[in-house]
Amino acid sequence: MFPDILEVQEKRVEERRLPALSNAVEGKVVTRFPPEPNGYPHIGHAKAAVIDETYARMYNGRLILRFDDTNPAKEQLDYYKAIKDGLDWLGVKPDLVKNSSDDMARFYGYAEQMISSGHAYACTCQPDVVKQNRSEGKECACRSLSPDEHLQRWRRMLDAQGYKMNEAFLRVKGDMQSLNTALRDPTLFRIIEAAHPLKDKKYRVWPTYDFAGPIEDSIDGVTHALRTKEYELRDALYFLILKTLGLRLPELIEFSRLELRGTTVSKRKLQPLIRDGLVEGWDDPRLPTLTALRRRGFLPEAVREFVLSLGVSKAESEPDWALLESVNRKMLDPLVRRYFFVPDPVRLEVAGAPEVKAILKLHPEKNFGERVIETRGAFYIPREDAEKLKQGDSLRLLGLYNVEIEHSLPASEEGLLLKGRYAGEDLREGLPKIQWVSADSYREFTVWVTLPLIVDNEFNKESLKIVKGFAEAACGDLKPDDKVQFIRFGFCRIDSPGLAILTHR
RNA sequence: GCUCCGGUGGUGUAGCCCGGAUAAGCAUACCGGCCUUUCGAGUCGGUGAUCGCGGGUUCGAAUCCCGCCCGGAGCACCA
Repeated sequence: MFPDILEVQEKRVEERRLPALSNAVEGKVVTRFPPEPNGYPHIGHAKAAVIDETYARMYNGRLILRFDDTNPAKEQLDYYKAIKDGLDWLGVKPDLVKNSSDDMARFYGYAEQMISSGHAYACTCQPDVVKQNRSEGKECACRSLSPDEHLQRWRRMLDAQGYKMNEAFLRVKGDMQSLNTALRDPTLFRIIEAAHPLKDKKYRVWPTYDFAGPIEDSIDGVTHALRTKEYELRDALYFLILKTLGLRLPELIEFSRLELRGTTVSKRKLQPLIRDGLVEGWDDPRLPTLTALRRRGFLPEAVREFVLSLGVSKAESEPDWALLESVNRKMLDPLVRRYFFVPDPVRLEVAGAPEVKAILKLHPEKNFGERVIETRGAFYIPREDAEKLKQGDSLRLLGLYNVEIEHSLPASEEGLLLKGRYAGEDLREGLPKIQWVSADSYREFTVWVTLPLIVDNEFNKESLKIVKGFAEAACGDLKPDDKVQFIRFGFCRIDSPGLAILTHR
């Protein structure tokens, strides 16, 4: 009884970890995650999606996944799928999936409504003139033409025989003198003739984010629209459009963008790395894409917990991977089996060693069973440890016995062999405890160790370290996607037979 | 340049809206003890922030007001 109550209370704390939403009604909250299908989802998307979902669940509301695909020049079919896959992996389950491009007819209807009521106008000025006028706060001649004239121009925009790209734009009548430059008659629609991945050539006039976003939020019943804070100046525009159209106003909430130290989520910076083959692809474990995080061995639950720990604050920050790693490590620790992996192996021969079957538990606390390794006095141990041992030193082979060093590694030569003598099984304080593989049974294994991708704003050529070594024979049975801890080395995910990726220490 | 938004220990975050409990909680990182399958986890303890700076209001300010400094964003036919 009593423990049950405690448990329930704990869970509640867990779920309510985000600050309360203003004007939120239990059961009525609707949030939305609106990615543009123009790239692979990364940890920044995860932050937004998880916050959106968490709020929806906190209030027993609904989450909408909306593809903001109103720029056919940028969207690609593959990315719709990549984003869905990323969310699946994260465990974000939208209650509704839709595309902005499905609502083109409504956008056109609202456009005409704004033109007719004199709140929008079709501008045929040259783009550089528009830019100039904006910076000087000047209105152009188009602005004062009659709504009828603008309706005609609008039709010529829609007509394939009419205006061409860049010849006309539908702009909102905002305030050309406003100190908030987002209000200086921004573009609502422009002509883009590229084929759309879902709609092909059906439309040639496409709404901008500024127009489509608020309308979609409003007509979809979104009560709380969250976005990153670079949109903050556009809040006024968002509400202006909805008020002009007489549509319901959602609450708008902004939070800071996620920037992880030592990497970048910028497509502009990532694309060249992939194009030039500096990284393996979008799932290269050095990248912050979701597919890369998965491949590196992060658990989706850890990613979720990590991004939630950052909260919805607008403060700029640059969290360290160590924060994510710590969460992941805690989750992985009770789940994964322990094995011995010897990086950069050096042979150790032990004189007078008995033949011993080492029985090693697969987990120090959990009942995961054990593996048995037959030993006959010949081992491999990590070079790094071997180099620290001097003649007369002792070490303990983990789970086996003690060894006294008789001949240490030659300092200058290759130093391939270390010789020692059996020194009993008793536990002695202060001995270095070292993992090993038997010289009679081991598998060659490679481990990829990732280091910061970006250093001083440039690609770090040393960002991937390839460590070769020997793993104990049992590791030959590991399957791709298995996660293990190589003792004294770190947590790893098996990528393919004989290849592991270090998730973190 | 103009406008807006930020600024709490190395890092992340809570507290700030509705000023008061020991002048700051938690996590991470770091250091040390315990634990002998670990340089992990767990556990115990420790170092570390005069809350960007300077004024003001107040009996009392991280919290309110003013000025300044620093950082970020916007000034797109991209979201």
